[in-house]
This record gives sequence, structure tokens and C-alpha cells, in this order.
Amino acid sequence: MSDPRLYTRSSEVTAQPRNLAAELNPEQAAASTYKEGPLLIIAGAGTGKTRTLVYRVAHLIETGVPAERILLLTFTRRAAQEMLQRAERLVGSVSRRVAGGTFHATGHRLLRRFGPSAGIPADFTIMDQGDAEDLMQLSRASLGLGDKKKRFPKKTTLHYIYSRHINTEIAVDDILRDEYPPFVDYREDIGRIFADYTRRKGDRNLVDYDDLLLFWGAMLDSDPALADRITGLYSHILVDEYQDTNMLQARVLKAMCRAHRNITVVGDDAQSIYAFRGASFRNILDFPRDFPGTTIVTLEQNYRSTQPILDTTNTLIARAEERFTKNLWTRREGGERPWLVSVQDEGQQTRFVVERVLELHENGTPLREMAVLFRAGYMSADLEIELTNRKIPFEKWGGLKFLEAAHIKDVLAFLRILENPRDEVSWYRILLLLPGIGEMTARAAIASMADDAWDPRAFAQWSPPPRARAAHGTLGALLAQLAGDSASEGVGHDLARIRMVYDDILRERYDRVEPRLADLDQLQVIAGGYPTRGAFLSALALEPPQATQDLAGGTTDEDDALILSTVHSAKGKEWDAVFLIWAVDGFFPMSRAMNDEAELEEERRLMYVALTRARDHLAVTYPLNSYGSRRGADYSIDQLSRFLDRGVRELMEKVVPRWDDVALPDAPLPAATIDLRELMRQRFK
DNA sequence: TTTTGAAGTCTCTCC
DNA sequence: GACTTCAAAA
Repeated sequence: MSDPRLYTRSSEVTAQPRNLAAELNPEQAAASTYKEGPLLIIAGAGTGKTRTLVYRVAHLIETGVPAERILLLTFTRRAAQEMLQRAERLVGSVSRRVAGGTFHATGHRLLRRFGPSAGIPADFTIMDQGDAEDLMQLSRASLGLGDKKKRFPKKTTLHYIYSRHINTEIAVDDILRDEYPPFVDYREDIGRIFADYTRRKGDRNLVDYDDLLLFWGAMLDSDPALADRITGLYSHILVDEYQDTNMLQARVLKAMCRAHRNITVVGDDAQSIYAFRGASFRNILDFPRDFPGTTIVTLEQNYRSTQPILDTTNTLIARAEERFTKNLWTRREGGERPWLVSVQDEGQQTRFVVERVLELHENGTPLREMAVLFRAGYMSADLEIELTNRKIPFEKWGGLKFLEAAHIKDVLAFLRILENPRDEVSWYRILLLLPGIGEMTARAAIASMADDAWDPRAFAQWSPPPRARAAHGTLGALLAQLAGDSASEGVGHDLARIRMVYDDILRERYDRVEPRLADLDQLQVIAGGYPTRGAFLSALALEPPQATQDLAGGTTDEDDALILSTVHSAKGKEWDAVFLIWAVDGFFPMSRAMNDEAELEEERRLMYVALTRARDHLAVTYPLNSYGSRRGADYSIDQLSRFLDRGVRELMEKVVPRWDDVALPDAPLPAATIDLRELMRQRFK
């Protein structure tokens, strides 16, 4: 007989009775029932770290910790939701009260709530990376820097240096010296730009991603009373993917658990892949030092992959220097060895993947249980075309994001100036769209509005130069209309109004008009789901839709679709069958990383992450030739990725696809680009 | 002087 | 294929 479940209420989802010892291995059980104080869980790929965290949340709730006093920090909002749903099955719907999300989303929540006590108005606008770069550019231009001098850092570089400084807490001088020696001489100017950028953000009520963390930390550091309010919210903090946190985040965490030290972090130093964003796996290595008295639990039993796959990935990562050595093992004996597939060119690679996917599908593997992974978003272009032609449904994760497309940013800019009339970046963007208005006129208009204290009507009062008359009138009328509409009509309605003006601009300025208009339709659908402009804009900035599928409104879980994903976006996921394409030196590792030891090591870990996603089937493909796609040459001979060295290859099955209708090994000859006779003649001229 | 169109450059990963 | 740089047009 099952025992009465005292902790559930009638209105809540019923918890399943369970036997911890039977559901977890000893290490997992030890970690999930650990009592108080700092806990570090070193969890190799596929060792059930999510499961352990879920049980730990459940255990805390069961032992009397109020759910709302638990903070679960994850890498994506999706990950937090998944974990809390699983916890719900264990302890019921109280788990819904657990505070969960990304670091940035959590910082955002706290800043909206407590910011006003620290001089940050609650109605700030969040800038994404592109916006922040644009603002940096405005700072640079307003200081008159980089006009004449050659090789002054570009806005992207400036923003990178700034962001790196904030996230890694490395001095700007040191970053310049180590990463940008040619710019060391400009460090005064760069400092002035950063100062102006910081001031400008304040004046314009704008907040960048880094500020969400920075202000969070600053609130904890500068005002003891405020810090007590904030740290008092949570009695237990759990952090997933700790190897991908940066110095600033580690500092914030330390401050957040000054009072109780109930912090659990989970991670795998072998899977640290976000150094480009300031993350350092030093954090996980140093955790025991930062939190004296830390208990370390290591999870080594892999439940995901078959032995042959694990053998291969263990060998791949054995070459890396890691400090927490793990020996992953599995009970999943047997199974086929990973395939190492050499193909002539991209076309054959695509064909191989498609045919193998169809074969596995016919044998009963759902499309959604298969994934094609690649180093960078653009590498799947050929495959996407073929899948479309063959009417095979797919979902693409990562890569060039919907929100970064120019036309999306354009319409969002309209919403943003309605929400925050001081949003200089958005004003600038919109003004440049209008015929007859360029940089100079746009700056003059913005300066005039700033002089009018950013009154919402200031734009109408600005007198434009003759050429910009018409545009000024059009935009003024639109803004007046939107301001006149009642807010209750919704964000979708705002967008419809904006598009009455914007669609024509789009047709005029951009190519590929139809898909762009379709994107705007989708955006309108999403917007309909949000109560206010502010909520819509914040949500878009913090949790951008991961796949185009997410945008179609209701999530279509029923739809079976092959997953196409960058390796970064595949983190934390697993599939029955995984294909890694373009395993070629220069693509993976990317050529930019090949000169730097640390970057190369990160690429290796990235490949490790890719290959450890597979449960039963793993295939790595590498084209021997590529046409046109490579810089400079229109033809090149490629080499297998250096990470798949001899030791790794010996554990793999070499596969050469042969098709009846393809004449192998004769690849089509490239068009003539050189004339040997002519070269010889020149040599003796 | 400012805008706009065209040629030329480099192309990643994400909150 | 998007962004920057450069030269011609308004």
C-alpha cells in the first residue's frame, strides 16, 4: 500500500511515491540529499546531472525548504523549465514556485524590483548585443574618434573589449596588451569611449546584458540594507553548467550566499565552451577554494551512450588538460562503433546525412530523436535546401537568429521608442531608414530631442532640413497615431500600425522581401501573447526564440522534425542518432582558433560536447573538397579535423558511401583558375 | 555637405 | 550574405 502523501494539496499535482535508492546511484543520491553548505558536483557528460539536480530540488522541498526560497540558475530558460517540470512529478506543483532561469533573467527580475532603490528607474530598456554595439558607435562618433586615424577598433571590437572587461574582471589595459597589441596606443581614447558609453546608457535609460549582472552585483556590494533584502530572498542556490560561468557571475553568487553558504554547483570542466563570452572553467576548479568546506561529488557512470561511443569520446578528451579527471563508464555494452564518413564534397555529405536519416527513420527512430550538428550556423545551408526539397521537416537551433535580422530590429525599434522615448539607438535606427535622412540629419534630430528633455512630442517640434520633410511628416504622423491608441489594444495592434508604414520601406530597401514579410507576420503572432510592450521587449531580449519553430505560436510538440543545431545550442541535449558534419580542419576547429592554444583546447572540448550527445548512433562526416565556400580560393582540398587523430580514428568505423549513380572517386574538376603554361613563361621573362 | 549606391571585405559560438 | 569603405549624385 502506498503511504499517505501529506505534503500535497488537493489542488496540486500529485507526487509519485518513490524509492530514492532505487532511482539514483549512490553518488547521485548522496548529492541530491546533501544537507547544508557548499556542494560541488562534477558530472561528466551523460551522467545524470539534470536528474541529480531535479532530485535535489525535490529533496529540499520535501525537507521543508519553501520552494520560493530556492533559486535555480541554468543556462537557458528552457533548461530551468524542464527541470522544474520534472521536479513537479516528484513533489507536486509546489515546485512551480521555485525561482528559476538564467543569470541574466534573474538579474533582470531583481533589477526591475530593486533597481529603483539604487538609482535605476524600473522602466529601463534592455539592449541586445547589436544595440550595445550601435551605442558604442554613437559614443565613438560623438567623441570624433576613429575618423582619420587608421585601424582604430571597430564598434564590434570596442564592445567586445568592454564586455570582456566586465565579465572577466580583467583590466582593459591587460586585455589590450594580450589580445589587441595594435590598439594599446589608443587605450586613452578607448577609455574615453567607455566612459561616454556608460554615461550615455544612464542618460538614455538603457541597460546592456552585462549591466544585468553588473548592477546585480553592485546592489549587493554597495548598500548593506539592500543587499540583505536581496540575499534574504533565497536560502538555497543551485547552479547548472557552472563551468560556463564567468568571474562576475561567480562574484555575484558568492555575495548571494554570504549568509547561508547553501550553494550547489554542477558542471564538467571538460565541457566548458563559452570562453568567448568571458566564461572561465577556473571557476569550477577554484570552487573548493572559494567556498572552504566544499563537498565534492563526482558522477562517472554514463547512462547515455553505448560503450563504443564512450570509448571514442573518452579518447578524444583524454588529450585535453583537465584538472578534475573523470573516468566515464557505462553498462551499455555493445552497439556499433561511431562512423567516420569520408565524402567527396558537400553535396555528398548532404546526401549521406539525408539518406542515413531516412534509413534510421524507417527503422523506427523518430526524426526528433536525431540531430545534425555543426560548428557554425551557416554550415547547414546546403542540407537545409535538400531537406526542404525532399520535404523532410526540420527545426534549426542557434545560428543567425531571427531577432538579429535587420527587418525585425527595425520594427522593434518603433516599439522601443514608444516605450522609452530616450532610446537613442532605436531613434537612430529608425531615422536612417527614412529617405533623405542620413547620419548627420539623424544626429541633429536626436540632439534636438535631447535638448527638449526627450519630451515625446519633441520629434514633431524638430524642424528638419528640406530633404527630410516628407519623412519627418510620415514618422511624426505614425507616432502620433500610436501614442493616441489606447495601450489596451495590444502589442500586435501596435505592430500592425507600424507595418502600414514600414512594409513599404522594407520593400524598398531589402531584397528577399517575401520571407522577411513572413517573419514580421510571425513576430506579430508572438507579440499577441504579451500584455504590454515592455514585457514583450524584455522577453525577446532575454529569451530569444531558439528555433524558428518556437515562433509559430503554439509549440507543436507533436510535429516530428529533424534537429539541426550548432554545437553550442546542443549543449545539455541528447539524441539517439547524432551526425557531426564538416569535421574538417579550418571549420572544426575553426581557422581563427588554430593559432591559439587556449582557443584550440576550447574547440576540442566543443567537439567533445558534440560527440557526447549521441546515445546509439554517431556519424562524423568530412568532405575531402570544398568549392567556393572557402575564403579566397574557389576550390580547396580539406583535411580531417586534427582532433580525430589516429588513436580516435582507430575506435571508429571508416565508411565511404558509394552510390550507383555517382562515379567515384572522380570528383568533378574545378573550373580552370590558373594557367600553368603562362606561369612558366612568366618565370623566365 | 550629406546621402546613396556600388564595390570590396570578411564571414562563429550566445545572454 | 551582411557590413564597411569609397566614389558619385543631390
